[in-house]
Amino acid sequence: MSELSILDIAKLAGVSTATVSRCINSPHQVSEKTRQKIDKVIQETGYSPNTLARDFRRGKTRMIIVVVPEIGLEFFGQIMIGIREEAAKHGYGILIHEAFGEKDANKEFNDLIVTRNADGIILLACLSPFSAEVLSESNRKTLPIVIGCETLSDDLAVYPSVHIDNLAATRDITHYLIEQGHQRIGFIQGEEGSILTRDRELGYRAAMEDAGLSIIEEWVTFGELTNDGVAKAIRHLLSVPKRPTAIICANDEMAIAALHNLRQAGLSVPEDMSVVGIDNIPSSEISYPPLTTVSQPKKEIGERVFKQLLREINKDSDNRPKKQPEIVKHTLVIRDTVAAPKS
Amino acid sequence: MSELSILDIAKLAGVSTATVSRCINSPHQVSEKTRQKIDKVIQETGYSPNTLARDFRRGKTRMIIVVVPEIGLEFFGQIMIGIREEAAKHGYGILIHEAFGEKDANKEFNDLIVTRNADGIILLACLSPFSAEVLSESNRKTLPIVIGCETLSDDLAVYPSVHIDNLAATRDITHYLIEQGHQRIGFIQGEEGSILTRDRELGYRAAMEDAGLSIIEEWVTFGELTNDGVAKAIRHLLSVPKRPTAIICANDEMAIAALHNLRQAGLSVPEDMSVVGIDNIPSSEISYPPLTTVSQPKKEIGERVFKQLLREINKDSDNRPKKQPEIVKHTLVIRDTVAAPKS
DNA sequence: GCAACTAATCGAAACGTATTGAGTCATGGC
DNA sequence: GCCATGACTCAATACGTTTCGATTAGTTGC
Repeated sequence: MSELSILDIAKLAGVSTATVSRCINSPHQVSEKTRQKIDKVIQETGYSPNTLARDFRRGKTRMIIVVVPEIGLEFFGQIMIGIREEAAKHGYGILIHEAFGEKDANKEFNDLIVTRNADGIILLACLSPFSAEVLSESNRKTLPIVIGCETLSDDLAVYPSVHIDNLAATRDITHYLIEQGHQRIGFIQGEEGSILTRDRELGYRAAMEDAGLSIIEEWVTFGELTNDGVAKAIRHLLSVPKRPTAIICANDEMAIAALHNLRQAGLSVPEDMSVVGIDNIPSSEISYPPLTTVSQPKKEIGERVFKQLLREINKDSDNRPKKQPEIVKHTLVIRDTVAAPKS
Repeated sequence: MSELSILDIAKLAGVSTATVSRCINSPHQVSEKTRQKIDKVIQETGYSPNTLARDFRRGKTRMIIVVVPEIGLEFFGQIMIGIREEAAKHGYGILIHEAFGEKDANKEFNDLIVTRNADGIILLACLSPFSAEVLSESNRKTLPIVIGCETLSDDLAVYPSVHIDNLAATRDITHYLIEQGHQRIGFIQGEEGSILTRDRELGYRAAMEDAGLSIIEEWVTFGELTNDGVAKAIRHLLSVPKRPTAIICANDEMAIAALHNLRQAGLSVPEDMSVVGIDNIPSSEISYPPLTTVSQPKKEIGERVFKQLLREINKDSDNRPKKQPEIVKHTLVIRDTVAAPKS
């Protein structure tokens, strides 16, 4: 039952392969009569073109790949909404690749395979070794790439990107805490090493400095996206001599885990401790208490990032000027996890 | 700067394309000397084989596609862990496809493209029109398919699958509630139409019947995976004449949303209302209160489902006997959302 | 030193499609 | 009746690999 080819169809219909091909791809170029004949054969045989061969011949796949750190994170699910909508509008298919940190054994293998099968790549996880590979790889090739949500280090800022102003976002929410009367504010970092993480820390420090508050270095600590990681961070923050009265988490997932761990420690939020996150994922709305956070326009980011990619794909590849990152607006969303500190 | 081909490398190294090809794919077959020569050229030119051409020639991609209903759902993130690990072990790459309900506009387009570029497919979302298409399509083609987490209707049960015994799982947790003294138990369904949903409802009904308890039909209602959907369901359940004292949610996401909505309504869990979920996603551990639920061995499911797929891929395609679904063990995990009903 | 083998390499063919330049046919204008 | 036109169609080719059968070089055994 071997797969049948366009040649089989051509023979059955008594025409050449060229005609069959045109009948499929630009039907208006073939006469009514032969088109019916061919369509009938296709119908009967259940033929469908071999995508591998077609893509090979065409040199493009009409597929894009979006690289996320990990499936199962709400935040990226929200970004996908925008990407998906926009991609559908332009007839592009989406495939998602989980980068998943260091743990990806045969990275080199994956890299090449994945890379080439797509017309373009959206990177939502620049830190992973996979992404690093993609980025360096693409210096030689000409594979359209756009970065979403994150910033790259300056030397790699050749790629278009769209994200919020992470520094300002964190500055704003830190400022909000200060406004509420907090002076000792802790900070739980996200993944070590990314610019995003650096910017968010910078925003925190900037706001503190603006307010003339000094930071005890033990207040800033690293978390992880697991409950255990956050638990450790919370334990640490609760143990330092001048314990903070508020904690900023670099993202909502960690903030929600923080809420849990503070409860475990017998503290009430916001009475005994204020907590804020960043991102405004759906869960932050239904956490206990509902989380005060800063919102990223996630769907909009998705849309814009795809539009950028499309621009890259359609551009003649000669001159690719260094792009300014596209900055979208963040907004503070105030819910129930912040109160004035007990005096 | 056109991409260079294997022929260019061959010329530069002064050998034939065949030798270059072997040098890349089975280096041990080529002599030390020429291998070094070729490697050097490859190094210098930065050549890497055109995947499109390679896959086309080989007729396989060493890629599998896993279809999930939607990115951003923790449950599937957990399943992926197992799949990923097992796939890496066998040198397979993974691409993820979001099926995403009815909203996928140009479905037909996606179908064919996606389908053919993979050596096999893992379906974790049988309900979507995409999946339906894949399934029917594959009757003609020979594309290995394995189903995870869900069951198919009997007539489609030609495909191997691995999942828990959903009926038993729900029966068990319902039984647990009854043991705690509940007699009026509500049930919030998952997505309408899947066998999984049917089985879970059946389990609920079976346990009630076993205990000699009758069900008021208003106790069973449909939810959605959004907070709004659950809010509506909760509102409904709170308004029925003989209000339930416990609520079973068809999955943890809905259960966690239920916790929030009950709080909103001024009810305490578990004092005023008991709540349970199914799946045991990570968030259920840190919800407030921590959720009583039944655990699926998610990583194990992922591993097994990939192993099954591999078996299908390597099988000679003639005789594909109807497979018994592979059933994995569920376990009750008791946390803090269940208490005896107030009398 | 010759036959017999093995290891390494080569040239050529194949995979299934899209496309191009050339050709066929019918039509209509003169 | 002939030529030009345009609409269709065809045969052949290219895409970049991998692989097969054949050839050559190198080694061993006698």
